[in-house]
Amino acid sequence: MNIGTVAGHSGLPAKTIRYYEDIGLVTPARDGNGYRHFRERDIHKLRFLARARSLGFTIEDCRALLALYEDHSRASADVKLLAEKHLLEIDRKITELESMRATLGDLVTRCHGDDRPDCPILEDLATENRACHG
Amino acid sequence: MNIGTVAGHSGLPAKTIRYYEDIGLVTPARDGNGYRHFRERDIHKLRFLARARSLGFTIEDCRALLALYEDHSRASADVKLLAEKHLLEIDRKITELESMRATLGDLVTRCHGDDRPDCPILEDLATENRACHG
DNA sequence: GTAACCCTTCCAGTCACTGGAAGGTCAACA
DNA sequence: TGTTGACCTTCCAGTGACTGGAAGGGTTAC
Repeated sequence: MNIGTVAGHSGLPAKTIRYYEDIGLVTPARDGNGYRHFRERDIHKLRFLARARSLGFTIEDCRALLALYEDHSRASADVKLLAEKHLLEIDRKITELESMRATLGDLVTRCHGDDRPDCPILEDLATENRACHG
Repeated sequence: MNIGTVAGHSGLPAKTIRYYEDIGLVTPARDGNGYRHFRERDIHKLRFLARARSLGFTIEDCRALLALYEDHSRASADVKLLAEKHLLEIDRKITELESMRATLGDLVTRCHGDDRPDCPILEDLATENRACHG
């Protein structure tokens, strides 16, 4: 299979697949004309990567997960540890975003949004003393 | 005030302040020795930027917000529109992260995490047919 | 033959910094 | 006066995970 077809089957752009080869995540064979030749095993790997990336794992996590996947004597504890770390990171991000959401949502509600200049959003941003707001 | 002192007062690293000067967000004066000289107005701007960045606004949004802040004939509607767009973006990110959290949380719960190799996390990542899982 | 589309490599850009090298300046102290 | 150490300067390169585009070669269908 050529890269375009594989892109269709894996859900990854061709550019991304080339990039993954560059950084050693996949190593497709080559045809006589220099075109990449993807076997079932490569496509399987790429789908694995697409799925792991869609769950937010970093590329280096993906590399580790692939290695664990291919190591049939792995301990599931190692996989779980990696996933739990990532889960904590996701939770941290959610917490951070929800805090932003709360503050900004409040400010947006309080801004009347008309043609007059006074605006609680700008007032908040310009507030010198942070202590008087949560 | 020198950059180090301003860093302390604004909560921004000196490196970041230099970067903000580079991209034209602040334009501190210079002392005879070439050191940056920050006035009250610069420090105020930097705090404004620090606050806006902490609410997740992009640098370009910050630039626009600063311009609106300094334009005393602004319409609060313009500020509100910008903030609402950003709020939508925050909501999109939260939704995405919560979907990851749900899937990964479930997988982690189902993984026994011992020294045996079988692992629902890897099984999910390796699943060919995405349709049979939510 | 030729047009349209595929493939290749390589370089540069994204975003918002961050690290580090190489060198100049300043304040305190012996 | 010398020197130490903490500050400041500029400039260049790297981060993560791609993405866009140029320049050129290959393949397929009419």
